[in-house]
Amino acid sequence: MARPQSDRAHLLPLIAEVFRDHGYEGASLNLIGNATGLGKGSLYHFFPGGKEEMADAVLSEIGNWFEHNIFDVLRGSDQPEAALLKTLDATAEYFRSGRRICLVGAFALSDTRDRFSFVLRRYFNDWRLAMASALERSGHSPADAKLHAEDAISSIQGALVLARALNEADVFARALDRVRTRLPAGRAATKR
Amino acid sequence: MARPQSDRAHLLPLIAEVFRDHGYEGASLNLIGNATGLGKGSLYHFFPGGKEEMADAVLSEIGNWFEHNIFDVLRGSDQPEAALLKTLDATAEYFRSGRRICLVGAFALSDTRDRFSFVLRRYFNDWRLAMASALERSGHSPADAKLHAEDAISSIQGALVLARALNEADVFARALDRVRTRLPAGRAATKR
DNA sequence: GTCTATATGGAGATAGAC
DNA sequence: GTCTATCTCCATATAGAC
Repeated sequence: MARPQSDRAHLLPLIAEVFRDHGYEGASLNLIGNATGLGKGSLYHFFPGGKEEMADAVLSEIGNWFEHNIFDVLRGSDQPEAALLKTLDATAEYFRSGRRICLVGAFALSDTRDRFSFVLRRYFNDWRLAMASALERSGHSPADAKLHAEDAISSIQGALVLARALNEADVFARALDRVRTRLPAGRAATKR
Repeated sequence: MARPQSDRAHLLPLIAEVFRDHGYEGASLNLIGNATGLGKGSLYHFFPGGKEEMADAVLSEIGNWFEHNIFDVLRGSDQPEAALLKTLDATAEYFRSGRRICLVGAFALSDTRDRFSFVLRRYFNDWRLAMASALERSGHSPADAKLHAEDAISSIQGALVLARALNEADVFARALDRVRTRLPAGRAATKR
C-alpha cells in the first residue's frame, strides 16, 4: 500500500497533539520530530513554510473535521433537535470527554492569536452560526437561537479550561449535561 | 516618597500584562524589560529565579486579588445574593468586560500547566468553593450549589475564550448576564 | 539598584549527501 | 524523502562595573 507522494495528511494528527500538549511556542521542531519520527529535513520537505505552515495545516484539518462532523450536520438536518444532541455527543468524543483541550481555544488565548486570528474567528463563528441554524429550525427566534448557541459554545470552552486546570474531566461531562438540558427549552419558550 | 528597598510589587501588574499578551513562553525578558523599563540585571535583582519566579509572583498576586475581592466577599457576607451580584460586577471589571483574558485560564491551556498546576488548581477550586458557599447560604443544597458555581465559572472562562477568538467583547457581557439570571433560580429550586 | 557585556543553550531554518 | 551537519538568531541567565 504505497503512500502517495508528499502526503502529509497522516502527520497532522501527530503534530496537532504536540501543539495541544505544548502550545505553539512550546512545540519545538525537536518535539515534533520525535512525535512524527521524522528529522527536520523531512519536516521541511512536507512543510516548506516551517512551523507556521504546520500550525496552519493542523488548524485547517481541525476546521474541516468540525465542518463535516458538526457544522454540516447541524445545518443540514431536518431533525434539528436530534442533530443537536448527536453533534454534542460527537463534540464530547472529540474532546475525549474533557481530557483533551480545544487547540483553537488555546491558540485564541496565546500569543499566536494574531497570527491565526482569521482562522480562529471563522471556526467559532461557523460553529455559532451552524448551531443557531439548528436552533432556529427547532423553534427559536433568530436572536434567541444565536444567544443559545453562544451559550453552548462558551460553556463547552469554559468547561475545557476548568477541567484542565482542576484536572477533573468530570467538569466537562457536567457542563455538557447542562448544555443538553438547556437546548430544548427554546421550543417551549417560543410556544409559551 | 522613597520606595522600600527590593519592592517589586509595582512591577507585577506590568509583567502580568506582558504574560497576558504573549503567554509564558512568548513573554521574553526583552519584552518584560521594555514593559517595566528595567534591564535584565535589574529584573534578576528583583526576581533571582528568573522568569519562573516572575510568573509565580504574578500568579500569586492575582490569587491574592481574587482572594480579597471575590472569595472573601462570597464567603463572608450575610447577604449572599448581594455578594454574588457584587462579585460578578467586580469580575467583569477585572476582565475589562471581556477585553482582558484570564491569565490563570490561559496558563491552564498552555504548556506551563504542569509547572504551575498547583496554583491553577487552587485558584479555580477556591473560586468554586467560595461561590458555592454563598449559593448554599442563599438556599441551594450543597450539591446544587457546587454545580451552579461550576457552571458560572466555566461560563465566564468560556466567554473569555470566545470573546477573544471572535474579537467580540460583547460575548462576555452576554455570558455574564446569563450567569446573573441563572443564579437566583437556585432558591426557588430548593423551595419547590 | 542599575546597567552593559557576555556566556551558553536551544530555537527555527537551510544545505547538501545519500 | 530522509538524514546529518551547520548556520543564524534570540532566548535565559550571569558577571561585574558603576
